[in-house]
Amino acid sequence: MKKELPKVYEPKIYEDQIYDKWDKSGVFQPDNISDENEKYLNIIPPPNANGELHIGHASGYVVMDLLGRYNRMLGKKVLLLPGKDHAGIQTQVVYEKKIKEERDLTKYDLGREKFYKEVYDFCIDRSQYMRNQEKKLGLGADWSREKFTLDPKVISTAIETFIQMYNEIDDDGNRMVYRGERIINWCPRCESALSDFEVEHKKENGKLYWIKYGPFVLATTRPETKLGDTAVAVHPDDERYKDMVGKNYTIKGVLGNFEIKVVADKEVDMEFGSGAIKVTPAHSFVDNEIATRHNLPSKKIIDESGRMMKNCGKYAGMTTAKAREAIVVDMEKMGLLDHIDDDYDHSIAVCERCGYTIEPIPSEQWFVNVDHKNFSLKKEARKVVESEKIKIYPARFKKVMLQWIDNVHDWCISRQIWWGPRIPAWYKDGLTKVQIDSPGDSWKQDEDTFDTWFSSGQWAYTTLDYPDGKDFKDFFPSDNMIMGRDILPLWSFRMIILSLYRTRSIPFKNLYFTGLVRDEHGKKMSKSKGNGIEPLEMIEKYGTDAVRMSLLVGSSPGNDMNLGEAKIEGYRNFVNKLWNISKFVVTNTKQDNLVEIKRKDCTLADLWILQKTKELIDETTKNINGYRFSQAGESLRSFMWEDFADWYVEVSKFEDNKEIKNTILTMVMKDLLRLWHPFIPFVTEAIWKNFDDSLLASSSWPKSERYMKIVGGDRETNKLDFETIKSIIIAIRNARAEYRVAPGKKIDATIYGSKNSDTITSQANIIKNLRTGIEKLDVQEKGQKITKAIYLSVDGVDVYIPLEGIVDFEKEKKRLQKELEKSESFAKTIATKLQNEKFTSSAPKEIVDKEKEKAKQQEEKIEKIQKFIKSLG
RNA sequence: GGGUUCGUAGCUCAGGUGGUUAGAGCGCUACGUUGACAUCGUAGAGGUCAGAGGUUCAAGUCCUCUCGAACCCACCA
Repeated sequence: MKKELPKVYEPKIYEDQIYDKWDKSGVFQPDNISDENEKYLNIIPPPNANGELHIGHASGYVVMDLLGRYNRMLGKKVLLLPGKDHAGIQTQVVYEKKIKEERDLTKYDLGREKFYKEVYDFCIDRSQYMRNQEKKLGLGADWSREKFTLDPKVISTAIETFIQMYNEIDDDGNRMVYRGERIINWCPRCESALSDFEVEHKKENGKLYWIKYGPFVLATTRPETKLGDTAVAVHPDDERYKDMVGKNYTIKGVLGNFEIKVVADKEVDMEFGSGAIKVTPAHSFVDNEIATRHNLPSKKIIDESGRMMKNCGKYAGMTTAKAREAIVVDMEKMGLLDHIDDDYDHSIAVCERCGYTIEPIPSEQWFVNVDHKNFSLKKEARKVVESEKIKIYPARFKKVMLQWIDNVHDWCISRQIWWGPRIPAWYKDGLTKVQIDSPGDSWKQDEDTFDTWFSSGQWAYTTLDYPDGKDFKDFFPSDNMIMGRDILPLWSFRMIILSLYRTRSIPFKNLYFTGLVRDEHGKKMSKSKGNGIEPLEMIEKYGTDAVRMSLLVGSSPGNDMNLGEAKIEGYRNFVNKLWNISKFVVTNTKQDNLVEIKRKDCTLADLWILQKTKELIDETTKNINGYRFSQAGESLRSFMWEDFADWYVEVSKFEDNKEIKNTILTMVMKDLLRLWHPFIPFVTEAIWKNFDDSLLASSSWPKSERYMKIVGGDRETNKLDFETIKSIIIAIRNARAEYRVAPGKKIDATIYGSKNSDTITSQANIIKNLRTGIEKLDVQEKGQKITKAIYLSVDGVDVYIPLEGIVDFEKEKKRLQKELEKSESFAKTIATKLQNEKFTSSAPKEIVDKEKEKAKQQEEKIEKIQKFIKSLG
């Protein structure tokens, strides 16, 4: 029965329907595979459940899905575990903005409980939307196991870790998590503490104020912090201030006089300003360190809303920015201002989530000691990374990871936001208890919630029902963890330390980083610039497979990728090409008449394509195992388009061994579909249906042994003979084009094939039919000189095309002369190499032999061309 | 100040452990509606692999330096 396929592949018709089939078949659920099979786990980084997927998410997903499908085809029990992240601060910011815009409300209008519930519902709604996006991308995840960071079991496991750490006490009585007052990054807009990782530094052009400060003149960008000064610091080697160190001075200020001490500290840069700096211990990290070293008092003047506190007199209640203006005006009046530099570049810290300027303030927070005596998180993490118990791809990120590990400070894990799990600490009459449930009446729970990374950092095992769940026992640790390189410090590092502590095991064996996706000119994609590529929009326009290819091919691991719509369009064409190749195969083969293929029944082209397929399978397997997806895709593409479509399919139209052709076309096509499937699952599945009733997604990875058995071991012969025929055909086409032989015009040709003449004779039909336009082909071993013709020397074979009347032999002479020169110069470089004794003695024999072979070929070619030129007169 | 990446054809990029005359896609030129495909086919032009040294029989690939671009961390008082 002949099947009909439309000539253009329309993804929209097939994709949803195919995904549905996969989903219903249970192919993504590991429970359908026997426990005896090797396990494979990839936990999918949970996207923040407050928006939608962008192209960056997609670039990670396609890698995870590729590896998942590949391992599934290898017969493994594969689990791709999906989930969503509640994303503490970010979601709270998003939702606050939303209620402000839509209802003109603040979170206080709703109250903590109602706010929490609304955000929860919002996240559940977004999760549903995002899950559909994930399916659109073809992600073969087990949705029955999907997790949310706020699922009760996930939370309780994460909280238990906190309690365990609290109870981890060393000999000196230090706990692994502790509460203490420290100067921390404070976002006045979010009204919460932030970790170092949640702070970004932004360049700003501002003013540098030079103020008169008792006996000093010193430069500052923040004159308002003068109200909290307790010292002036200078460098110990600074001759200018040597005599003043250790002394106290009374300084005139806008709120009256105050006392400061002069201290010497090597942190001070003598080159900056006047070499003397004012020290505000409560509102600067560096000043705080100086204060600690010199035992200086600290005076807090800025509160949690970013305003000046009551102790700031008439400035109380002003924001820091307002206070700065006011103080500068007053200082000017009082003659305390020396001068102002108007054009001063410096950088300011801003909240990563809302962009508001960070105020460093002292605050009571919960911290994780990352270098605890009982179990040093950083040292243990270093060990597993250093020893490559966790392998990192690409390798250079190992160094980056080690740097992060070495520089990490105690981790502030409490946040003063509402959205997230509460910290399980209870207070009463100055007592503290850390436990899940309330210790009893009148105990008050800590108002703070956990840093979102404290829960997502435990994702590697909380998702598997640690510690008793079957999934944990079966699958943990993950085989692959794949994420964008931008969240290395935020997430991968946290997962490593928390997993090491809680499970005493690495969370994953391989850690693979993708680069960031930029626009086609390397600019960061952003909504405001309008240069973003929306995955759904592209899928709608070009199909999922095209989007997947554009993310997988033409980029390298860990490096950023530039992506424009044109690239996606190109892969749309590519997908269509595959469709049409299969259309040819489907309509020209019979699935019910497959025969056993024996070497003796095969033509040159048959052996050639079988050999090539064998190599393709080996190469693709090797490349995927080495995470070289771009290379795998590239070799698949060139096989499919060039070897299979341009040559083998064309040849198959003109060779008579129909049963063999029928079988080889089917066999190679099916294996090609299998090899392609992890890259472009939809179109391959759609085509597969025409060959097989089962699902391609549940079929197996091709084996090259099958091809080895047919073609035998002599790979070079299998390929070379047909390659020679190819070269002859290309040379003839080339000559036709060069001499503008009209497309329809038939020509004759004579070939002197020497030792290849039998082979060429057997392929005469192919040479004639593959767009060479040859009418009469005369093949001989050798013969008398032919002069009035175009002469082509191909792989030691002489091809003559008599074109008297069409060809200008003066021009032909010039063409050959040029070719001769090329050959001669090439021959010369080889000769120099071979004359070099060091080369012949040091290089491997096969390399030298290859060079010798090349030299021989060139010499022959040169001789033949010379002779022919001579014959032209 | 510490670190990373990149610089290969007009554009966007590939080129594991050094080894054919350096590749692809798009674009370009000239032909072409051949019975899977014009989302196509045939042929072609286009590169001193940023520059300079070095290691080696052999360097786009390894080392050093220079120039240019991007990014991360720290500092920015």
